[in-house]
Amino acid sequence: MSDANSRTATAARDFIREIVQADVSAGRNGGRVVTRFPPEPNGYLHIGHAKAICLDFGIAEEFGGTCHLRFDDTNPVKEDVEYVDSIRNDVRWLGFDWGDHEYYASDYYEQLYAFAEQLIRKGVAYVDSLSADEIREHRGTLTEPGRNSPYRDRSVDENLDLFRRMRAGEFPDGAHVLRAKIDMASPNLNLRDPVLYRIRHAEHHRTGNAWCIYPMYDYAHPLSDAIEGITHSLCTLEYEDHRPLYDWCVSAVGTEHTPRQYEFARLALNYTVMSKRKLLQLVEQGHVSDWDDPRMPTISGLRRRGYTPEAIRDFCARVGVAKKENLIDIGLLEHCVREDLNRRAPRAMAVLKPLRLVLTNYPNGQVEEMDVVNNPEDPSAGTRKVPFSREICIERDDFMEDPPKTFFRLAPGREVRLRNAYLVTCTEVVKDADGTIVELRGTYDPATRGGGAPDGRKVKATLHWVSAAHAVDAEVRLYDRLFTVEDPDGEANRTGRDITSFLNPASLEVLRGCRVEPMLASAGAGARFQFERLGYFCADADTRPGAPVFNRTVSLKDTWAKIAARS
RNA sequence: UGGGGCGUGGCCAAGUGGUAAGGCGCGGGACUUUGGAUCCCGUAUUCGAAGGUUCGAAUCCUUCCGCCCCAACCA
Repeated sequence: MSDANSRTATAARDFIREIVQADVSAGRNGGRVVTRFPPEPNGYLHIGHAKAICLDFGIAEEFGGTCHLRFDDTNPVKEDVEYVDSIRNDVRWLGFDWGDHEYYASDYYEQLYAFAEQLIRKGVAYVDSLSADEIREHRGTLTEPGRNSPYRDRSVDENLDLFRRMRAGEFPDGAHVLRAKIDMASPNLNLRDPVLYRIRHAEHHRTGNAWCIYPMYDYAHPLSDAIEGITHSLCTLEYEDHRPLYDWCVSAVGTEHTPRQYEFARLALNYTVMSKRKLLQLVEQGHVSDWDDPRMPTISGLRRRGYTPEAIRDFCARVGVAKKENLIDIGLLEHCVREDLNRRAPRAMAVLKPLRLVLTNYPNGQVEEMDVVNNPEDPSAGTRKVPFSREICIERDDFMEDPPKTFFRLAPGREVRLRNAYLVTCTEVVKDADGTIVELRGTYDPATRGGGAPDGRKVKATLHWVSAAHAVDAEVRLYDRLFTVEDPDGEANRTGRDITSFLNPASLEVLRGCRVEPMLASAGAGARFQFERLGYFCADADTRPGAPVFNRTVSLKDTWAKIAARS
């Protein structure tokens, strides 16, 4: 972990930490703490995964243990190396280091297979030849017990023979499965002879065509944990019902290590969809540019949007870890981003919708280099020079010809401050034939260089600006929430309704012809700035020569909007 | 309806028998060359509900109510 990327989030006390603490204190597992983050490489990581990552790695770090990165690649038809690469990249970017502990469930296929033969010999696993439909039918319902398969009592020899032939590729997909022999009448459906192995003649992204039978999650996961010596296997609430099966597998095989599973509530955010299936749909149907589209809730999307790993970690620490289903307000995430960026992002001046202001009493051809503080929140960030001249650009929205009482910015006859420059007064409004304002004329007070008034007079507003002749052209992309504003309850995330019906048509606004201060022309991809009152922006990776592109990360807390809404 | 979980302010979340932490949000004030930031102050007589035990309960007992998950050869 690099210094700049070190953990800032303070781990909150939570029930998981209490459990681990108790285990360590009691000397269980020889005092070791080993966790794992086990994604299936079937999509990109999103903000919901960040919570699990912070917890898994955080627990290990806090107790001096290790956290493994294990790819749960047991279903070849859904997985791809593109996903494993992105996952490794995203976990690293978030600031976590798994060292040499990168594993794959597929690394254990041979051992898992041997364990399965062992279970068959023990008489607690059997080859079933029922079809998928028949198995479902035999499983019973929530209130009715299931029925035993007619193949349940095959001999050990027959089971062994069949299972070996399954591996050898003698049967087509679906012909047989290996099942655990537990209890078809169990009130817990997961224990009604769960499937352990199925036949899948599919190429695996790592093992190629070496296998045509693949273990199920419920079998592979606990045993992979046991193989790696995981002590605390943390997962989300929906696996609570699987815990008895988890324990059954570990004890049936009789492994050296006996990992334990603990469950916590997954992260849910309003206005945000986390379902990988739905996110994949958005990518495939072209509703977004890719998994890293800045509107996506993926780690890579948030990164491109300008979110920092520190902010995301801080957010994860603040939401806490509990068993209650939650729906976190997206505002908390945005708060964490603002707080972090306010402290670290250098200020810069940019004008999104330029309006020319000519200072008629400013000497023609004169250029001054104004000294500007890079970040008032951080004195060590230093200063820079910003050119000032007779013609400058201000934000169109910062001027109103006929302002309401609550508008403090520029208006005819009114004096405001140009940040770090001068106090200026608007003296004339120039319009075209249609009555559209095309230019403003005004005067500046030479005695106020830097923005301070020697006579102590006050102005009610300070505007950002850019010298018309020196500013560089830029494209600015304003992002809004991808999912509708009518979704405060996270409905889009739960519904079975087509996700595209929740898309916000105004989620992206591209502004061209923006004018930014010269320094920004060379902003490297990923560089973050606060464009003064406009908010936080991130130089995009696809910046074109001559016209840098900036993505708006998040706006500043907009008190002005609140005041305006009230009146 | 069978099983497994969960219910503390608008959103999270501590608390596990001794009289409701904290964060976000919200309201008010101070300060201010970002209507930002920062700094103060305020914001649950009450812990899903009703009974009960106790000197004392969010914490223990009983009943009820509500919400989530489970019937893939997905993870």
